[in-house]
Amino acid sequence: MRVRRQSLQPDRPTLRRSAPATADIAGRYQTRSHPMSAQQPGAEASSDLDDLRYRMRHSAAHVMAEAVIKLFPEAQIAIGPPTEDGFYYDFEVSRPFTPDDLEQIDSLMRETIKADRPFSGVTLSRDAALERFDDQKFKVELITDLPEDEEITVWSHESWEDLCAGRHADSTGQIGAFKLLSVAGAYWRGDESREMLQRIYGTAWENKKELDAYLERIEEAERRDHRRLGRELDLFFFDPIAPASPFFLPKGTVILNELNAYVKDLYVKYGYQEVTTPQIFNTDLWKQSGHYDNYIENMYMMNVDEREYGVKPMNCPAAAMLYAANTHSYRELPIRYADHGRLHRYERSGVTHGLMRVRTFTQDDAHIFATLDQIAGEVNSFIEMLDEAYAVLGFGEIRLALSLRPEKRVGTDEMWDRAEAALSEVLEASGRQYGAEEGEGAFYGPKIDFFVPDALGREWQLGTVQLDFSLPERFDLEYAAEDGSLQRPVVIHRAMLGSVERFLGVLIEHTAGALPIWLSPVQATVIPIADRHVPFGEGVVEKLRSAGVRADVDAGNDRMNAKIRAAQGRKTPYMLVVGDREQEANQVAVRERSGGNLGAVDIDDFVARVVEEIATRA
RNA sequence: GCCAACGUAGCUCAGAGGUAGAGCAGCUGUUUCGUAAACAGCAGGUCACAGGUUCAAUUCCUGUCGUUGGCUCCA
Repeated sequence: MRVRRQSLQPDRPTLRRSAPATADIAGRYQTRSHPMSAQQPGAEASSDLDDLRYRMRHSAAHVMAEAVIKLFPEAQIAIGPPTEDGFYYDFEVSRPFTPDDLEQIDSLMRETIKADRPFSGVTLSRDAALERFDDQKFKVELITDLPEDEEITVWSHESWEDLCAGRHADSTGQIGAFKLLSVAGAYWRGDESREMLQRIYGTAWENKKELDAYLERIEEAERRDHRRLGRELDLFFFDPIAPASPFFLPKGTVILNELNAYVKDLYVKYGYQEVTTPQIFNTDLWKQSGHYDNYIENMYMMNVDEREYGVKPMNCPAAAMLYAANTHSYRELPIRYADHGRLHRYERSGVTHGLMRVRTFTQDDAHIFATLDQIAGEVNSFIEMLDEAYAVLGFGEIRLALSLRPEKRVGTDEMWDRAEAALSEVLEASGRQYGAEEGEGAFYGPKIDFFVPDALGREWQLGTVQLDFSLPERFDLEYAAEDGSLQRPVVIHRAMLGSVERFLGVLIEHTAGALPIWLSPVQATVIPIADRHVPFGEGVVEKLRSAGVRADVDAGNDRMNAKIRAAQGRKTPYMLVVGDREQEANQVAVRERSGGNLGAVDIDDFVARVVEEIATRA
């Protein structure tokens, strides 16, 4: 499956996409370990199979390019690597591909595969290669950019040859079952300022059974799409009147509130103080923070009484102001200010996506003001808290990335050395896997991001912890050190859920909407068998509500079977059937969302059981 | 922002140059039922918005807005 990585900085959601398995022109197979990606079962992911899939997908890309050139002789071909679940190839063509084109390309490919042409590779000199591809400008550019000593190879399957460092199938017949999936625009070399190419995505598997299984996984993922479930479960919706801004219905709001309440419980345990800050600030603040210069395009600005204001896109400057409102001693540090303020960012059209990337959202955001020596302890404590919460929420597939200093940055090298060392020491000590990514840090400091995949395997950044040297400078933050000197604290931005909206989106896709009971908008629904049982059912609801359980009664005149079906559709954890027998014995017949029938239980026993489950966030 | 597709009832969709249809949901009535869909009826739409072509546009064209899939971006 295609994998995207989306990062959410404490002040902003970010998305980076990279093909998980890509081959550059030299054919180097670059992959990253994705222990979490929702892929095929691990059992069949033997390295031999991976190798076969890599080679046949890479070969399928070549075969596809050949077909495209047959249909579009003038096409300029770019690159066509295998991906984690298939392949793509980029072309520059006179007009975009249509579904009809794809069908023709598909049948030409099948002919080539049937012909079972063997693959072979040859090494060429630079000049020979340039001559061979002199009518293909992208290939010429690739060859020209190759290092002098790079070996240049051409791979062919008789009827077609392509600049490529290879690893191909033995012959085209080895390409198993494939399917062309979609056409999409993509920039040449991923550069917004270069040509917009037409990319055809395909998937390929060793046999039809695997292909069908893959397509079935995609369909299943679509059934778990949080946008669809959000509608079906009456959690939230979107309206063009407020683009990319969710309206949360009562049920969705219950979930958000429960998530926030949980985070705030953890704040007590981990020593945070919650603060509340304004929504709109005079632009002087954004000029001081640097956001005015760098991010005004993404801010909502307004003029009132001839003064300019900006709606906050992040909480950091307000946190800095809170800190600066008093003098501080080293004895007070670290200070941890949590701020779940509402943020607004004008995201460019085309980048928004359901709850995952929106224009208004909240973060479980906090800023820690600390000494350099306290960094490791604070980061450690944060990761501990995150682990605790993600375990409760059932997120097992987390990828950690340590993002190191970018070229454009603030702060001295010595500070970066210390900060990066602090983060990697924490990670090493934790013994967990992580990838170090050069140049991916924020301009103000290095960070650790926590990625979790959605139903389609697209990764989204949820948690993050970032060190910041810039903010304390810009706001002239200080503390009195032990020796009486004034020192600069470091700021640690951290968000555990990240954007609460995005977190909910990922959570819905992980659970297919069947949220744990403590997060369920309705925790138990009473199903009277006949009208005469409704009053008794209402009494049951009253008892549950008195105990703090969100319960309702389905008093409609549907049959019991239909009510159960409806409640299953709403993913209600418990269905309590009440009829003559239950009323007689003051019991409820308990049915679980999973289908289990627990039989008749005394009402008080059931209440106690549910209250316990909710309290322990089981 | 870029490439492309799409926008018809609350939801999922069908439809055609002559002012619209289904299923589900909703409402009403009948039924009062034992663990995943009782039956019948009713109601519900300026066919996203704005221009244009045409005797006639929801249908064709253009633009705008929105959404979807990618690309790029993401303090």
